[in-house]
Amino acid sequence: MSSSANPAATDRKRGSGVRMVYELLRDQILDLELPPGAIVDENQLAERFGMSRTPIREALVRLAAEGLIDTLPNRSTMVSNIDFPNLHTFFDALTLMYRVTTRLAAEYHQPEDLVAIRQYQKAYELAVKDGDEIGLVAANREFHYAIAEAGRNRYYLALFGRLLDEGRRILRLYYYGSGTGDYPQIWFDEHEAIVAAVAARDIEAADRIARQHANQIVSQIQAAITRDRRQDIDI
Amino acid sequence: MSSSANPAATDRKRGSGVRMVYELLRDQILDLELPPGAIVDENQLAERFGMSRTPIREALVRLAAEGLIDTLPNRSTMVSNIDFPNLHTFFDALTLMYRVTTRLAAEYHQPEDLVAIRQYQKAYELAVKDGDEIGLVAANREFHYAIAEAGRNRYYLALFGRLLDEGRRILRLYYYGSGTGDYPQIWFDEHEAIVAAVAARDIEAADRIARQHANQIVSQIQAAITRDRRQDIDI
DNA sequence: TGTATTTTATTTGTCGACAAGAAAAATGCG
DNA sequence: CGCATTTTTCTTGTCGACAAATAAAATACA
Repeated sequence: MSSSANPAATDRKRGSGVRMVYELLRDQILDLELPPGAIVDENQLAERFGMSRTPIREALVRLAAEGLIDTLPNRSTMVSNIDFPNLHTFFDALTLMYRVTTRLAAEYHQPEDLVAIRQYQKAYELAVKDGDEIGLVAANREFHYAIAEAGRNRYYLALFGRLLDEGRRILRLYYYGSGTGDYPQIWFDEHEAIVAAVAARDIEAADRIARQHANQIVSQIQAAITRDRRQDIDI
Repeated sequence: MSSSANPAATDRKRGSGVRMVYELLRDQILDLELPPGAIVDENQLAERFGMSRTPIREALVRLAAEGLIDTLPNRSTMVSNIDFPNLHTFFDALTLMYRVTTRLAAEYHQPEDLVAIRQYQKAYELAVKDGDEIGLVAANREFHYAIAEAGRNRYYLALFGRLLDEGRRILRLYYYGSGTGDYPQIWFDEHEAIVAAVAARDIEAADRIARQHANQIVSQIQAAITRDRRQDIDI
């Protein structure tokens, strides 16, 4: 029965419905539970969450504004595709934001920022030890986002957040189960170097390490992509 | 009568209501017709446009996603304030995007891009001659946005668009009627140099001129701000 | 008169229903 | 059997109404 698969139909606070739907759909999209091209049906969601279509629609508008879904006028709305032909533009922007936010963090960070940053670095370390790839990606994201927050530039923060989200999709598509090797450990060491440079307020060192770290990540992803593509062709 | 002040209540196409409201509100906010802090009333808008609150609400969600309005839960929604204490973060991001997009334009532009860019530069020239400050700002925006489009990086384009919008508000707040001098002409000349560098695919020259142009604009705005602030203090 | 408390009023958030638009299915025709 | 046309079906976009939440007003009380 659908009633057993309908745990969210209980009474909820007044304004929380939209955020609930928004966050769940967002996570499902970024984790590729809803893959690119998947149809997002309003009625279905409304029934699933036990609410009217109005709050569903509002959540969808927010997702569309962030580019996570595309809505065809008068027709279905679907999860947006990953723009493979222009993936290099993603790498370009990601690298620049890594560098800029780390620079600014070295310049403007406050003591409490370092606490948060080290906390996420600790979470990353634990994920590496446990071989928890999902937690690893999440902690990596939070680590860099915390650094960007320490840089205190909301414009960079907004773009960087979008880039990290998109990166989460790409990573989930190409990275898992493709022989990660010991790169997580390399990334951990680079993270340590970043924290040290930020804490020492050494802007140039922060920039240099951030750039190196970005190159490391990008080339990792690119290697995974070519590996995957070659498998496609060989068949 | 309100009926005479209700010209939009005619029959319109099905999906166009939201975009209409969105674009009008957006323009009104960026032109400071709706100043920061102004209350945006759903019922009022619904009556004014002769439509239900539902499409109004959808437009407001989009505007909120772009940071142009802030919605207090269960309470009014208002035009977002300009973050003066952190204006330097705006200048920082604007300068970086000027540089990056111009660099990429020099690298990746196609012939048709140059046509569009020169067209907006022509519009800018006409606005300077006519002393049309509003058209001048608009043409300046379109000019740089066209350059960014030629750079073909949608992530930079999105951030740059937001920055140019915010800049439009700031310019309108401080710039007009404060003794513009002959800076429009200086900017025109710099634009010419940018076009030349882009057309010649000289990346380093494009970067250098874009940076210089950004510094020019930023210092102009800062000068206008301090001028304005001093007047405030003198009273 | 000043303050705490109740009442009213206004605005938002949500709902169910209906109409418009477009794809899919069914029908007609060569 | 293949193609054009009509009908059906399904999804979206919009509407008017109602309930929850909050601010403002009115009232009670010291």
